[in-house]
Amino acid sequence: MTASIPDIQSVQPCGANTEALDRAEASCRARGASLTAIRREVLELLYRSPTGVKAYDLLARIKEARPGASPPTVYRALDFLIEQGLAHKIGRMNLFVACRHASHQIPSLFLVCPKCSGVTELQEQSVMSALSTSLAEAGHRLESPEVEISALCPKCVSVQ
Amino acid sequence: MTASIPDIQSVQPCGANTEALDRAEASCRARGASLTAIRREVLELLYRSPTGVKAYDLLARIKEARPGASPPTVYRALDFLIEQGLAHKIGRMNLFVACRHASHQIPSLFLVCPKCSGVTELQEQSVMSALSTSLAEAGHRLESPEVEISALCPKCVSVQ
DNA sequence: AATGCAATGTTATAACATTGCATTTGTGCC
DNA sequence: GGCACAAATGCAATGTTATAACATTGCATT
Ligand SMILES: [Zn+2]
Ligand SMILES: [Zn+2]
Ligand SMILES: [Zn+2]
Ligand SMILES: [Zn+2]
Repeated sequence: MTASIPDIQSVQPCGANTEALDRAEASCRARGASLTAIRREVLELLYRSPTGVKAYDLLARIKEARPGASPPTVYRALDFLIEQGLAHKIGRMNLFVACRHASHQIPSLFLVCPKCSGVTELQEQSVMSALSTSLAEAGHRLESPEVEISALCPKCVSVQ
Repeated sequence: MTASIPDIQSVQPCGANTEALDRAEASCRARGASLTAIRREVLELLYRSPTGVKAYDLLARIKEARPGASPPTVYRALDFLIEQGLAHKIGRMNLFVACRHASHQIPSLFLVCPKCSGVTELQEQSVMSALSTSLAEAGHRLESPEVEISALCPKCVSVQ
């Protein structure tokens, strides 16, 4: 008998990120981890929320397909995705976003707009090298692939 | 009648930050705001916690002197202090720290150590100008005086 | 069949933060 | 002093975010 659990893909029209999901799945497998159905569904929801999404909103949407889902369901999936470098958490907003980059050899800047809460992920080699040099001089060492910054987005800059 | 509320100063020996508190009070007054007793006590606790403190730990300590204190008591004080530039919130850790700087014409870097959770506030003109230039090129504008970064502190770097 | 193990399910609770409204306190004015 | 007004505080309830603790499932190995 073929599975007929109504999957999240079928609820919404599109699926332009099937490719990205497949790539993510492959890269997990390459590291010996597995992008299970739940994790894949969470990642897909992240892909559909370019400006980030809150854990409990995620939970609400996951519940449409999996009524039994609970907070640990989504937090575990998010932890996994973050470990695998497929997602990031924006601390100050309790917001989760999919990573748009292939790898994090260069750390990313996350520009969080204080007006509209939009999140933009930016990779800037020059800034990052200046940063890690300064930190090194002060005896610190850059550790995470994420640097959060409050910055007005272009839209909000032009409005005001 | 003179006030004789047991104030927090008298509980602990020292008071080396009376100066800083007085300066803070003056700068509030200069802006037409007032550093009331509660706010001053919270700020003092922040001064005594160089690596940051959680809101509910703060609450517990405030309660020693003011048994009636409740979450809004400390969150309101923290909001005030942050507005006045006297404190910062470290989003990813839900940690509050006193600001060590006289003013925020230059935004600060907050180095949050992922090992020991210590927080160091650093002002680096060169990094910050590189940063705001790059952001401007991308159409964004640096907005807040706070940039959080995960970076191992010198102590944790040397240990491992 | 028994064991091991990763993932998931389930329930409860911890930890963090805000809202709404009543009361008190401070401040300028008469 | 007495009054009006705004700012600050007290207080209870609630909202939001995250984890702890324990049970179960499914599949691979012995
Ligand atoms: Zn990324
Ligand atoms: Zn914006
Ligand atoms: Zn500061
Ligand atoms: Zn450290």
